[in-house]
Formats: sequence, C-alpha cells, structure tokens
Amino acid sequence: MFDPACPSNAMPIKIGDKWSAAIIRCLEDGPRRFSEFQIPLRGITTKVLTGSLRSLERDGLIERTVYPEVPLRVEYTLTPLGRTLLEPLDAAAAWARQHMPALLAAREEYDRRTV
Amino acid sequence: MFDPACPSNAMPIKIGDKWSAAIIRCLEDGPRRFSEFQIPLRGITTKVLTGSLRSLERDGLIERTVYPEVPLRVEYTLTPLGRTLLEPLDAAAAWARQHMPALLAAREEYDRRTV
DNA sequence: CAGAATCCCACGTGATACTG
DNA sequence: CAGTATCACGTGGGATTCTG
Repeated sequence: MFDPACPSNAMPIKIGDKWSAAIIRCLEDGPRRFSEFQIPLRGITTKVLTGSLRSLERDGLIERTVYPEVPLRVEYTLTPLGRTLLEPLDAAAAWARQHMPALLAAREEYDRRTV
Repeated sequence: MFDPACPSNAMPIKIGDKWSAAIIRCLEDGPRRFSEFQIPLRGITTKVLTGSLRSLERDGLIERTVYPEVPLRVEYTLTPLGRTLLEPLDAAAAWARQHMPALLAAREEYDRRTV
C-alpha cells in the first residue's frame, strides 16, 4: 500500500499536501489511531504526520478524539466534509488510470529528445 | 480573471504547480502566445511562466509551436491529452463551489479556538 | 502512546537584469 | 517578442532526540 516508488509525484492532480490523500484513504473505512498511520505510510515522521493531521483537522476534514485512558489513545475519523473528498479522489484515480501512461510516455520522449 | 486575493491556495485539490491550472484554462478556447499569458496571470514572471510552460510541454499536455517570423512568434495549444484535464478541473471547481465555504468556516472556527 | 522541540536542507517561487 | 541568467528567500518535508 502506498508504494513510495510509484510515480504519484508525477500526478498533475493533487489533494492537499504530500500525505493528505493517503491519510484520507486510510480513514475511509473507519477511525484510526496515530501510530496506525505509520504502518501504511512508511517513512513518515511523527512531525510531518502531526502537521498533516492538524492541517486536515483545521479544515474540518477529519476529527480528532482523545480518550483519556492509560496509555493515552487518540483516534482520527473522517468528517462528512472530509468524505466529500473521496469523490474527487476517485476521479483523480480514474484519470490516472486512463491518462498517466500517456503522460509518462510523453515525458520520456521529451527527455530523450532534449537529453 | 484569476484574482490573486481568492482563496484558491486553500483549495485541497490542485492541478500541477501553482500556475498550471490557470494556464490550461487560458488555453481551453484556443492557442495563446507567450506574452498573452502575462495579462490574465497578473504578476507571473517570465522565468516562472517559462518553467510552467516547459513542464506542461514535457508532460505532453500542451504543444509549443515556433513561427520563425520577425518579430518571433510562439504559440501554445492544448493537446488532446491536456484537454482531458479540463474534466477534473471542472470537477474540482464544482467541489469548491459546494464545499469550500464549509472548509473556510471550519478553518476560521479552528483558528478562533486555538488563537 | 502520541506527540513536541530542534535543526537542517532542497526546492518552488519570485525579483531583477540581460539577450538573440 | 520570447525568453535566459543570477540571486535570493520562505517553507514544506525530513532526521533526530526528548517528554507528559
């Protein structure tokens, strides 16, 4: 899941910052805890994860719930507003399936010509 | 057109780099010359415009045609591949119309609470 | 467990000046 | 007209270490 070697950085359509789209995907099937993101999002640091989570929370796209247990537990869930992003997210994925190969081919061709 | 004061930087859905979406919009009704972009895209520098144009050309989204006249004339047009981006672009605009107010409101609310 | 605190670097963006 | 050449800067992303 979320292979860092995939050419998603070449995607012309982006949702939020570098990790937001993946975070939203992680949440579409239910709530998740902070440390659970670090499994599928291999390599993300706590600082960056916190930053992305805060940003999404600020925009009302996810909700942060603290359970004052010991040890501490924090859960993140998609808000209804956040769920509306799943549609454009799917649209972007559909576009990618249809046109990314052509884009990548054009890019290779261009690079080969200009060296 | 393309008011720099509009909250498009808050948009979670982005196409390409900072100016790409606007450039594509500029081209949807026909070809344009280099200097013609600088009118609607107020404030873009020649260096940045060149960079964005090159990037779009590299990905096969636009085509650059040089007419060896005096003075020199260069025209940019959308390729069929580039035209496929108009659909997600419209979808993003539709999303913005429906949900950006809620996002902005959530953001304001969040900022007011945290100070 | 869920982060906060620091330090650091690359890169996207931009201002300014110059050229075939 | 359509760029190129420099220089400069903020910030998003990351590595590492520490804490309630």
